[in-house]
Amino acid sequence: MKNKTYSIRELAEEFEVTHRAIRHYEDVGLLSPQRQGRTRVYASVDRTRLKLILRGKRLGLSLTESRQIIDMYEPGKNNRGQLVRLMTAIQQQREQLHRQLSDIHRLLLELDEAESACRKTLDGPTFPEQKEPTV
Amino acid sequence: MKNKTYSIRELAEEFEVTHRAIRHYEDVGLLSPQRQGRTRVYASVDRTRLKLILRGKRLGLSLTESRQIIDMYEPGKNNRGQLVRLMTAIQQQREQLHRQLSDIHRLLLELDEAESACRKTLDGPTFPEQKEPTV
DNA sequence: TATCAGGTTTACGTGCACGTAAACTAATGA
DNA sequence: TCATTAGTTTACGTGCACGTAAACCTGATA
Repeated sequence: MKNKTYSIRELAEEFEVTHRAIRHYEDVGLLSPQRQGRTRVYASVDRTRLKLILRGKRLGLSLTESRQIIDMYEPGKNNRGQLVRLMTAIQQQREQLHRQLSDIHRLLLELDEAESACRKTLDGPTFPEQKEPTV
Repeated sequence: MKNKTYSIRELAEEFEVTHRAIRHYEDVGLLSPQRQGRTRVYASVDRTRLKLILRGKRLGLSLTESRQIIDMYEPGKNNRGQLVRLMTAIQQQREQLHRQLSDIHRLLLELDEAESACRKTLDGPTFPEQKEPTV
């Protein structure tokens, strides 16, 4: 059943964010849950959007940038001009992600080097106090 | 010659940041260029650090986080305890980067879908007005 | 000699993403 | 009935990463 709903507390706990943050995302128009009286009721679509927002944050995106990406997933009744701009935006986003990919790969390589430098120092330049067999 | 030096203006232009930003990185202790009188003179080591800072920014790191990573590259006279903690930090950083990697791969896939949805709409549900050969 | 261009310090201002009270409401159970 | 447990609104506060004056210095050039 995709009809499950969530309280703000549930989402906050599941994704380890504060209720304040979730309400803030609503303030800036990134979420718009249903209401039962005044109480917010989040559907699975809201949960998905929240997940996308948080993934954006992990990638260093601002909320505005995240919104742009999320909006990409819901073309719908856009006209031709909008769709063309959307595809441009998609391409730009792709390029930025590729830059991030190469940044990450470089950083991972550097971490390897940093770690082996550490090991070298830890094993000591003292003298090669050989390999007690690990058994 | 690695002995080339740079003015703040040169670095700012090369990396497309403001002089204000560069001075800010100095304020928080991420850069410490030499001086000729009061004028800052950046050596290639400073330029490298700046490059690392900006890469960190592209990956969504705070300046504090970037500093931690940059410090990883200069063990030097650390004692055993520090080195062990450093290796832990390296490992954590690695794990975070791997999370980013999978986030990015997922996002790229979704962009593919979003784009083909666009194309589908643009080519129109009208009728397949076929392929004028691209020549 | 005057006036730039390029650099400097000092310090207050700003946008973003929330944090943190404070005071209120509505349903629930002892 | 009264307190407890979620949830709510309103609104000011905060940390970060700079932006933006304003006022100053200094060497080179017209």
